[in-house]
Amino acid sequence: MHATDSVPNMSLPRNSSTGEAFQHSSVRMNLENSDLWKSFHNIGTEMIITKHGRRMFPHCSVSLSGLQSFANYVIMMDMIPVDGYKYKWKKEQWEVAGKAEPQPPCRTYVHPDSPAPGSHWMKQSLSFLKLKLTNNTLDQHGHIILHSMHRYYPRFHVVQADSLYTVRWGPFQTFSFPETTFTAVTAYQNPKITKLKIDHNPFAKGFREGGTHSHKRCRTSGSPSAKRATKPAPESPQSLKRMPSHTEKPLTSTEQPQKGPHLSAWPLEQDSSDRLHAEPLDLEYDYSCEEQMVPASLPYNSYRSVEYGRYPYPTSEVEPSNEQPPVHPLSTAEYPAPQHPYPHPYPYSNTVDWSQHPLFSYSCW
DNA sequence: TCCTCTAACACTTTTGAATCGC
DNA sequence: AGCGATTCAAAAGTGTTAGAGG
Repeated sequence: MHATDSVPNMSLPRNSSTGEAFQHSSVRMNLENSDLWKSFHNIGTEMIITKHGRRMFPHCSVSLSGLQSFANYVIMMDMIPVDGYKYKWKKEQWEVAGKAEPQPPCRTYVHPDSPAPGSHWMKQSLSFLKLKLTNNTLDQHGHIILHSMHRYYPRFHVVQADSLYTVRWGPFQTFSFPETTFTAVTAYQNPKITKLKIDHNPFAKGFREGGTHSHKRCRTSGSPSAKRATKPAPESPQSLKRMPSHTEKPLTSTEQPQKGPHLSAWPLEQDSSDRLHAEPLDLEYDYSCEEQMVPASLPYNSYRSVEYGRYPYPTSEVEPSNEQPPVHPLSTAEYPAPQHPYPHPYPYSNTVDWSQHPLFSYSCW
């Protein structure tokens, strides 16, 4: 499995009264299963969110290097909206459906091993397998709350702190990976995503081999769902529409959306991590049809992350219009967001910075 | 009518306690 | 008694899909 390096910003760290910030400039984070992420990213990753919480697939797994062996660190992860839009799946592609809903309560997932010394974090990769996503804004289980049909990317924080209580004052560094951008959904929209998940996710083995068991499933007449099942599922138009199929007509370049932001395919050409990791993906499927939908390569700039508080997003200025690209949640007046022809799924680089400023003044634990 | 969300389903994998053998 | 390997049931997690609701 190849890893995607998240290279720290080479700009000098801010002055630190302790001087510690300078010692962290060599910290690096790698995305462990980046090939798998890219496979999904090529199609347009979708993550199921449910009321009771659903794990991510692919899940986030990263490795760290450059930490101080004996210093304690807390590793955290949160989800950041990619843009100020809500989306809908229409005619086999994503389209803008309007402005984003007001942000749900922002939560941060703390890696269960935290706090732990740098040697521990560097010994093996960190898995965020157990993190769950929910659309329940009243969730009491600590799951990360997202809006369905909105787009997010995970962000990782490495904070030097001896306990969870001192995290807010510890120097921190933030990383993100462009290929981990996803659309939160309550039911899969793109059948290609479904197929890819079934082929890679062991829990979905029951749905493998070209068709689902639900086709063969014989619901008992006494079961609640059997009472609901008044129509034969396999032949229904909806089931045909949703069913992954090898014979599905591939999208052509003429089927590309012609207006506004579209997300049917997120090209690797836009991915800065490819510059670090450029070998071709060993994919089981041919997604060349999606690559035809790729817009021109876009610049990929680095930005400094600023964590002083909840970023002003979404704002009233963010309109679902091509004329006003979304503002990067981490952007500042000093480092404004880039101007892109599309609301780019990842209009910034893996953002890193060390700061002496309090972290996550808005987070809930 | 369209779109989104929910709950129940069948199935697989994971987890952890109990048991066994050395 | 202690340790590691094995077994097995329960729990957890998966995508599917009909129906509800806006």
